[in-house]
Parts: sequence; structure tokens; C-alpha cells
Amino acid sequence: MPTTGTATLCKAERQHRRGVIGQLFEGGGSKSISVFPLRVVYMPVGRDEVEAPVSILVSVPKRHFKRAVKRNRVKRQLREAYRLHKHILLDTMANGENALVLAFIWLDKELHTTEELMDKMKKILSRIAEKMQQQQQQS
RNA sequence: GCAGUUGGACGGCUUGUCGCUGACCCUUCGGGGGAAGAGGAAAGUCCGGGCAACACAGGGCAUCCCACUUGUUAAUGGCAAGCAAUCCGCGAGGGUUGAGCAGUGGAGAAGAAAAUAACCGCCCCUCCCCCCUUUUCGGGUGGUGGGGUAAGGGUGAGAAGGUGAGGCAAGAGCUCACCAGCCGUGUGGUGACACACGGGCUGUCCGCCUUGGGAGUUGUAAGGUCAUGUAAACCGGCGCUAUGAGGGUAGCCCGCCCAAGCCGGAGGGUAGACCGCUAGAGCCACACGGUGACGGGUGGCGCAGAUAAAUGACAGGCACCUUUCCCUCAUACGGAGAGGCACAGAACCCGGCUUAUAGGCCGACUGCUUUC
Repeated sequence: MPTTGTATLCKAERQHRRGVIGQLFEGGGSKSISVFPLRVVYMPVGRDEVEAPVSILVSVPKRHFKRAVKRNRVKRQLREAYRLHKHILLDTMANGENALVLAFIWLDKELHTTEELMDKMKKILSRIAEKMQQQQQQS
């Protein structure tokens, strides 16, 4: 388990495979949770299909922010927030047989403070962790 | 000192914690260390080139782009220095326009009339009526008919070159002077043009058109290597050694070339890695040539390469700007607080253009004011 425990976010943890991403948005196995201004689409996959137990991607639609500078700002904030709080999820997933793919989608047209986004990230990750735990216990 | 014109350069610095990409180095192949890491516009994708793939005997027509001159450059529709007309500004300066004395067409409304001008007006002649004067000659008002006239009228972007004088029945480049335009000659300039002399006598705008110059197409998702999968399979149509199906030759035609397969349907596979990918018309400094754009020369430097897309997040300090308060004669010096700190993110690489931009800095010049 390479990256567990430390607050890093290397390339393996960022999802970039076209096929997996396509499945995530079109396939039936994915579910979503919203905590404004965020929406998370997540999907459990086989552990051997991806490189890391939890991998993410961040999407900020162009229609919300016309300028690339603002889109980059939001992506960086979100990556940072996930990086600092991903242990919430990893603790749950570490021993499971499945891996998880997450997509963070930005919903607002305004920028938010980093402090606020940290808070929202904590909330949303805990909720996903809860659901995954239930699933594991059922199976 | 104030106001302004124009050109140029900058557009933060720094500490700590936690991260991202990563040349290269080490490795017990698990990993560890780690140089370096956004812009003047990286933007819009509006021009031009490099590079790449494909195409390319030749000719005609069509299409598209450019249009004062000379220069500059790899190249341009850029840039520099100029030319002419016109507009704005007291000025330094700034804006707009710019091939064509061939042909052809159009110009609403307004106005009499928009280009072989006569509505009103002005002038002459014939005739008629009336009046005045009267010996007659003559004069006047009005009207019919004929003719001359572009000075005046209002309209318009534009009214038959303009102004003045002469001339005339009234007028007119009819004549003359000056001015604008055009043509010819001469002089100067590489040239656009300028000046001088002479000549004739001259509308404005917009098309088509003509002339000269130029253009192969597609863009790094180009293009290449490897990996994966396989199918030289199946169905239908046309053709099968040519009297040739079909294809290429940028859109069409001629011509030329290739040619044994071609077209359609249904279906299958991959959408991952590497190269391209950053040494380039490169950046900096110094003199030199040139009014300048720029050029060649010498020396130095090694300067982002991501790919669901790195170059950051957070906390503090400094600088800068605005503002409030304290001190003070003071808007000076000093101190305290609050707020602000632009536009904006590389995506093959360059040269331009255009647009966005808080804030201050430097050079040259102009006007006003003060002092000497």
C-alpha cells in the first residue's frame, strides 16, 4: 500500500484512463452524492483494474467559469482539500477487495474560500465512507 | 510646478508548513535524492512563416486575397521612413482615405433640373390691349408667340471649376488676373510626388469591370514506431487483359498519368505507451553601419514541456496604493488602524496584429505658469 497515511496525491491516484472515466459517467454501477457546491460521482471497481485503491478526477465545467485561471483555481483547491482529507476514505478502503473511482464535479458559478471547501470535503468523504462500510458488511 | 503628446521598460520581494511535474544521480529494483518549472499579453485565433503528411507534365476559364511610394524581413494584410487629400488639436501630435484620363450601369427622398440642363428669374424681337406724353419720334404696365441666357433662387454629399474685373441686350473661360484640378514639356527626387512654363476648359458618390501582384490542400488530434485485435472472412453491385470498371490531376474544361480491382452494406478491434517535443528566424551584452524598421560582427548564456493537462494551497512579514486617527503651524517628518494589490494560465514552434490590464518608473517633446 504505497500512499496510505501520507497526505500526497501522486499520478496513480489521479484517474486518467478514458475507459474508466467513460464507465463512470455512462455505466450503471456509479452513484452520486451532492454537497453544494460539489457533486461526487463514485463507482466501485475491481482492485486489479486500477492503479490505486482510490482514484479521483476533478471537473470544472467551462460554462461555469469562462476563464481558465478561475477553473484552475477551483481544481487546485479541490485537489488540496481531497489531499488533506483523503485518509477518511482510505481507512475504510484499505482492507476491502474493491477500489473506488471518484469524480468531483463543480456546480457553482462563484468561487468559494478554501476553508469552506475543506469543510464540505470532509462531510462528503465521510458520507461515502459510511456507505462503503455498509456495503462491505452486507457482502 | 501644473496640464498634455509620444516612445520604452516593469507589473512584485520574502519566510515557514504541506503538496504537483520532473532533466539527472543513486539503488539491495521495494524505492531514495533532486536541477529546473507560465505571460506581456501564455488570450482572441485575425494575418504571415517554419515543420509535417498528401498531392503536383502542361494549358485555358472560373474563384479567393492584396492595392499611394520606397525600403525592411523567412514572410505578411506587419513594421519603418516618406507622398497626396482631408478632418481634429493653440501646440507637441493624432485620426481617416489612397491602382485605373478604357468601357458600362445606378443614384431614393429633396429639388425646376442629377448631365446632349431653362421652373421662377434676367434680356431681345414680333403682335395685341390699355395708359402717359404728344405734331411726330418715344416711354410704361399686362398678355400671346419666337429666341437668347447658367449671374440670382431654394434642394442636395454633389448644381456644370472658385473669387474679382472687363465685356455684353442679358449673360457665359467670352476675355484677363489669382487660385484649385487635368494634360504636355522641362528641372529635382530611386519613387509616390514637388516646382516652373505652356495649353485647353473641368461635377460627386457607388457598383460591375479593367490593370498589376499573389494563392496546392490539410494542420502536431499533422505524422511516425510499438502494443492490443484481426478478416486476404461474409452479403450486394460494377469490372476482369481492356473498345479498360475505377482513380488522380485543388472548382470546371482540354490534355496527361495510374490502373485490376473498385463502390456500398453489415460486422470486428484499439482509443494505451513512446517519438514528434523543444537549440530556436533563441536570449543577453557590447560597439559598428543605417534617419529608421533592420542588418552583419564579437563575446557570453543554456531558458517550462504538462497530457481529465504540473508550475500550487495555507499562514505570516516587507514594499506599493487608498483612507481614518494621533502628533504637528503643516496636506512635512514620525506613529497606529482598516481596506486594496490588475488583466490573466503554456498545449508543435516562431514573427506580427487585435483586445484586456491595479499601480507606479524612465526618455523625448508641447502649452501655460513661477523664479533668475
